[in-house]
Amino acid sequence: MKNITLQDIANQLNISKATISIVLNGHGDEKRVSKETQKRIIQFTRENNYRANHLARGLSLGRSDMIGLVIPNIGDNYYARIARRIERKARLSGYNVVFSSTGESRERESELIQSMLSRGVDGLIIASSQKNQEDIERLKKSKFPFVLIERCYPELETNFVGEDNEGGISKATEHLLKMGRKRISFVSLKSGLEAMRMRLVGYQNTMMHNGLPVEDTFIKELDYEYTESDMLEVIKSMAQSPKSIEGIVFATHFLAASGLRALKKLNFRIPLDIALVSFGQMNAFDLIEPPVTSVIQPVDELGDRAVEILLDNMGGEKREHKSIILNNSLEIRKSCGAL
Amino acid sequence: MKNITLQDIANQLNISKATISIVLNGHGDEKRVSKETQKRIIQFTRENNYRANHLARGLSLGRSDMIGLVIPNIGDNYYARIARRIERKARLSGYNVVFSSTGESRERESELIQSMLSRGVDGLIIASSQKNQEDIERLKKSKFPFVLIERCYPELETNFVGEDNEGGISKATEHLLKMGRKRISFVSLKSGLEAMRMRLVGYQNTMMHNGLPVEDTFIKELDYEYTESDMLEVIKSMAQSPKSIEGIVFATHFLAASGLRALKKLNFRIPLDIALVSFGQMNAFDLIEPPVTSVIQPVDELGDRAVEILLDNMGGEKREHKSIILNNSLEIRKSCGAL
DNA sequence: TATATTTGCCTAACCGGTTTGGCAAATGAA
DNA sequence: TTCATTTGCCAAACCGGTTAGGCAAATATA
Repeated sequence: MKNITLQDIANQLNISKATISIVLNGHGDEKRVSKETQKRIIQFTRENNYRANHLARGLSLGRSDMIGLVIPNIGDNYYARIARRIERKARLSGYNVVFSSTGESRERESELIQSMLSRGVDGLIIASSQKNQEDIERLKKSKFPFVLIERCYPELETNFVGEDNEGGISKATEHLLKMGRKRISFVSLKSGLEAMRMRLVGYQNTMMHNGLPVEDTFIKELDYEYTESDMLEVIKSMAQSPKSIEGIVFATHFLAASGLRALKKLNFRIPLDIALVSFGQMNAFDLIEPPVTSVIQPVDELGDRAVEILLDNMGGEKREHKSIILNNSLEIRKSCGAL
Repeated sequence: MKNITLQDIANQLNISKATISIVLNGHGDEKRVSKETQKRIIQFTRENNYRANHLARGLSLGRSDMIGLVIPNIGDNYYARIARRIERKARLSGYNVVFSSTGESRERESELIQSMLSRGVDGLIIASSQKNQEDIERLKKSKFPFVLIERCYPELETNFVGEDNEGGISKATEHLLKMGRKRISFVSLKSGLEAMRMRLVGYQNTMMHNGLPVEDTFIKELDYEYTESDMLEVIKSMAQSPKSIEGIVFATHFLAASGLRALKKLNFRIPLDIALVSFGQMNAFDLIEPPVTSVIQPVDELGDRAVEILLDNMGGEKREHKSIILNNSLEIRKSCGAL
């Protein structure tokens, strides 16, 4: 591949490396390089398709123009969409994005963050496993620019862009109530994630504010690696209890999807027997019969804001932490009853 | 952040940079550094959590341990899943992945490839827009290691991992035929993509081999930025023609999804009035009523093989080009008729 | 004409690693 | 005791950029 280097140009043009570097970085005028010399340099680099070696540049400048993205799983549509936005916005400011999936593992997350740092990324955007307070704290102490997304450490004051988990679930639950359901259950994940906790809180508060009992048997938290049959059991147990449920709020789109599979397998009629809402959506939720009401997550804005805050932090010296909670909206469809 | 450097260690330990570098790279024995010195170095780096600066390392070594991934859109579930695999496999060999989305634009693709090269990536995996033969050819000439995925340039002999587009569509079409449908249409994208061409060929050949006429009016190619109403028109025109269709093969999962929307809006009964198959799947295709029969694309294997070939190329000197066509399978569901 | 200022560019150090060649001390052989 | 080897480590160049400081020639000022 052997790319052309500054030295090559210097030799060809009989101009020093320094001058060329100065001109190419646009400091030609301020450093008083004659117009003519500038022209010669520019032209030569154009003709020979010169592209600076980013490694050398980065080493010298102490920055890499790269942003690191650490997420649980790029294969998950939710993170993929965020990643797309982040990449897009970052590119517009001249940054490339390196990404890594942690698979929710603390060790890997820690390792990946270290690896990114030694790579010299200029900033990090992290959807943490939330089991890694240590590293995040270290980042914070070292004043390294980073933004947490989706997953935050409540005890740590950091930059953060998340969404209104409590409010979203509230909207969902309220809607079920409005449609006449009272015995509503909440199916979530046993994850230790703050987002999940807030969703649970949202459910509980909404029920209480509406004067409805929050029964323990109506709150189900599945294991992270739950199987379809686990879900089947959960649905069965709630639907066949003496006071059977009339509605379910699913805390994630994956849960909603497997919940639907279970409900269909058990021959429940939706929404007649059981109505349901999903927090988060899937591409084909509108095609399911009945179409699934879901909380629409503000992925695009989330990605955009994360990059904005990060760039801001990477640039200036101001060190207040920005925490942004984005609104989500409810896309109402028939899975909760007639419209 | 100010990371600790080799020089820092050298100062602390009163050992030269060179020796430390040698030890840390595991050449201590062969370069006859005493066990004791080695131990001192190792211990110090452990205690002080030393991490080599990848930029410096890369500059010196002429490699970056990074792989560039250039795809149309990381937000698309298909590419996201491939990316996940690629990242996973690359990580296991010590590589990180930088990605960029081209949005199918030739200019951006070209720009991104250049940017990756100047970043010093050691290899590239590209799902090309197929409008950029020039750059790919240049890569090839310069013997830079790269692998094309999904999208290939038929005129260029390069490393390539794709799937059996023709065979996949054949399986899909055959299945519709087996279910008793004869008047089958093919809905695809006007894209100029080789994959799309092969899918069309697969459809045409299957029809011909079964002694069925391939009518022009049954082949529809929508614009890349088609709207729901475009799709509505397409379906309407085919279903209301004097010889109305009995089945549709959709060339992509997105087409299938919007096709379904149109079919539902027009009150067609699936599969009674019209049966359908999708090339490629969506997460919730099994939840739709009726569940959608689809060609399952070998994304995991595709990602794995691409990385394998790339690593192979980056390592050795052998320069034969590997072209792999992966098999896909048909997931049969009710959208084609009773099982 | 002598001195001050400006113009235009270059030299050299630096970023933080890797690697080649070699030197001094320790050990072995004669 | 003398010379040859081996052992253990280091100095310095290099990768390809950036940048502070400086120098000579050209021009301006007195």
